[in-house]
Amino acid sequence: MNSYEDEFRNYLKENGLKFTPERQLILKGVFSLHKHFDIDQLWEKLHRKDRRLSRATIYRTLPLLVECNLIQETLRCQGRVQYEHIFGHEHHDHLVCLKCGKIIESREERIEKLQEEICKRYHFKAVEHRLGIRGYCQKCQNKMKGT
Amino acid sequence: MNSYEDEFRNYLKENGLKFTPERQLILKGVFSLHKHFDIDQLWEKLHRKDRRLSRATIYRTLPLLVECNLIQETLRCQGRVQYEHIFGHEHHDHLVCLKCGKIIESREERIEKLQEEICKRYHFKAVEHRLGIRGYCQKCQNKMKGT
DNA sequence: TTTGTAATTGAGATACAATCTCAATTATAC
DNA sequence: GTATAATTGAGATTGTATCTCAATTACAAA
Ligand SMILES: [Mn+2]
Ligand SMILES: [Mn+2]
Ligand SMILES: [Zn+2]
Ligand SMILES: [Zn+2]
Repeated sequence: MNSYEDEFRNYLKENGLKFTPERQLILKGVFSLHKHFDIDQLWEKLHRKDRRLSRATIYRTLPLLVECNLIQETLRCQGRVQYEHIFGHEHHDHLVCLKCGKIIESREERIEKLQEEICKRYHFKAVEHRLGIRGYCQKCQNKMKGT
Repeated sequence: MNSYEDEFRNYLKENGLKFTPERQLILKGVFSLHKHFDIDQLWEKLHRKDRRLSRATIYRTLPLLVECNLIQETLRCQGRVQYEHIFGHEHHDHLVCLKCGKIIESREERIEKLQEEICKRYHFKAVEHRLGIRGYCQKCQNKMKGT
């Protein structure tokens, strides 16, 4: 079992890319955040450690991390792409509260199976799939009743 | 069973909004397109009939059509939001080919049921859900083998 | 039908995430 | 160490989407 850093180093080497201090910083940042994040949140966190780190470098690095399956695009909230690290985590679906923004994660094996079935039916080779349910969490439902 | 125009007129009236010629044109345009479309494609089509029609009016009208469940945001392709009309159509999921852009539509009752089950489990009140599978269609798989 | 009024429109300005440019810097293989 | 191609930061640029505002218009009430 490789570490995420090994995975990234291997990916970079295989593609003739360099393991720079900036990329290392971003990699560590991504795996130290244990929730969904967008690029600006990540930049804000990392910029404190390295005042020179540019947003452009993050924009350039995250697609690399997606490419080698360390992180994943999850949702788009308020026009911003959200990411989460997935290395060492199971795939899961997301329930997003439209009021408070709360995200519930759920894994349902039977849905995964059915998706595979659908792909077979259409001779479709899936690379990625995303199930997002938008609505209202329990708390927000109660608040709305109270009004 | 109301027509989509009745639906829209009622929605507008209920909200103190006006049924303008522009909105009528956009409504008809949306229901004469029998595939997924983005705002620019719609504008290009409608602009021929009414040279004055502004993109801004389309940007302003589509959210109204979403609000009254006549159309739906489906996917985001190349940074553009894609819509489709849903009035009179069953809900379905989308398989998108990353190479040629082909979209396969699929309805799987069992997945729908499981989604409801998940929502119950978390006391979550769903408003909308979207399942998107990205990958390669059969044709594109064959092309890639040939290379 | 006429009138009053708030909603709507088009054109252009603006916002803003994401991408690109380019000269200076740097990781890595030899 | 050297050579070289990749990488970086800063700022410019792109392109979708939103906003502004004066002029227009739908529509309800008279
Ligand atoms: Mn998640
Ligand atoms: Mn569809
Ligand atoms: Zn909530
Ligand atoms: Zn294809």
